[in-house]
Amino acid sequence: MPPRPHANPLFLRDEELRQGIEMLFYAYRDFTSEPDTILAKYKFGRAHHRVIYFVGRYPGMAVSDLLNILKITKQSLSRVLGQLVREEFISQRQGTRDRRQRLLELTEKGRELERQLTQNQRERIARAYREAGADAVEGFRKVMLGVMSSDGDRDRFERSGPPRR
Amino acid sequence: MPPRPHANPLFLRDEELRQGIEMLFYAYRDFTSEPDTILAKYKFGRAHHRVIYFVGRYPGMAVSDLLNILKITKQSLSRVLGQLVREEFISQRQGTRDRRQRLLELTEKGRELERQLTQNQRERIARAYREAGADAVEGFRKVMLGVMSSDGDRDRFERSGPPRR
DNA sequence: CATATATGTCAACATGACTGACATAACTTC
DNA sequence: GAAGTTATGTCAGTCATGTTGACATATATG
Repeated sequence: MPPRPHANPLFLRDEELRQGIEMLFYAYRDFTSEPDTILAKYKFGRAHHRVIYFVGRYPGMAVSDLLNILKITKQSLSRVLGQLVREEFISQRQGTRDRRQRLLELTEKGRELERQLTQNQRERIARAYREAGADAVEGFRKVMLGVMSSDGDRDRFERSGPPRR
Repeated sequence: MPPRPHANPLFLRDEELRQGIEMLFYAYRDFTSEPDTILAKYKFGRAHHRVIYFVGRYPGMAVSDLLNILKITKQSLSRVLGQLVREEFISQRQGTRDRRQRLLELTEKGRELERQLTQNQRERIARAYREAGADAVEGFRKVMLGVMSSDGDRDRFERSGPPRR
């Protein structure tokens, strides 16, 4: 069912932008689908995945760091994080610099689940990168950075990486 | 809070793939945030947006077409679609080829809301495309197509577009 | 005629967001 | 050292959006 033709001279631009919108939808839908299935076996949802992922990514991060990344309320986070701590996927220790902080880490059990969930998404990205090629990956990165709202998030992706020729 | 260093020789590849995962998360989070705020004024959610968007994109589509795109159950769709029809954002008419079908279209009210919601996302994409440049956009498209699971979805994005030089 | 398809409906449930209010401990500032 | 701010947690209620399962109707197709 292709989109209907259109006489408007702005059509090409509008069509291109709509395709961008839709690509984000389809890609994200498929990107989350298989991890969701794995999570269901543990009676967890996508929110648990995000917490596990970022705690694995930044071991020793504080609760407030996680809130800044996820941009949800602490009450929302509290439910999933509480479950993950009680079921021993995540451990907490008091901060030394600031003893109010609870620093988060994956337990061995948590690392195991993280690997299982993330492997799936890593493979999907790896396949897409491989098929698209290195230049395409660079373009993908540029566009994705542009879609984000904040410089703070963009800064997470600074390229220390290969020198540009 | 940069990721901790790592001695594993696969680090660069793993780091690159993880950045891909995270870019999808941050971009999607920000991509949906402003439309969500607009929708809240109508007491609608993201699911309503998706329905309005795709009905606007493919006027006269059947319910089953929408289910194939959204990949949710008909019961889930029924709730939001029912609201949108009752509140006259979407109209239904019987199919002629197959009279069991209910063909969906936006009403004027629906088109108005669709414009409001989509304009926001179009502008975000337009800005990202403009800043990244044409080659980057082509790379972005390639990678996004690769992330999708099905050829059926990839086919929605066939380039009839500008002849390659 | 028999079967499959397109659609809808009712009910129950889980997840993950939200707001608002309140509490405690620890850090920072005057 | 008192006052204010920050980091975190908790209780309670609400809403949106997904799920499964069962059943119903009209229409199309073999």
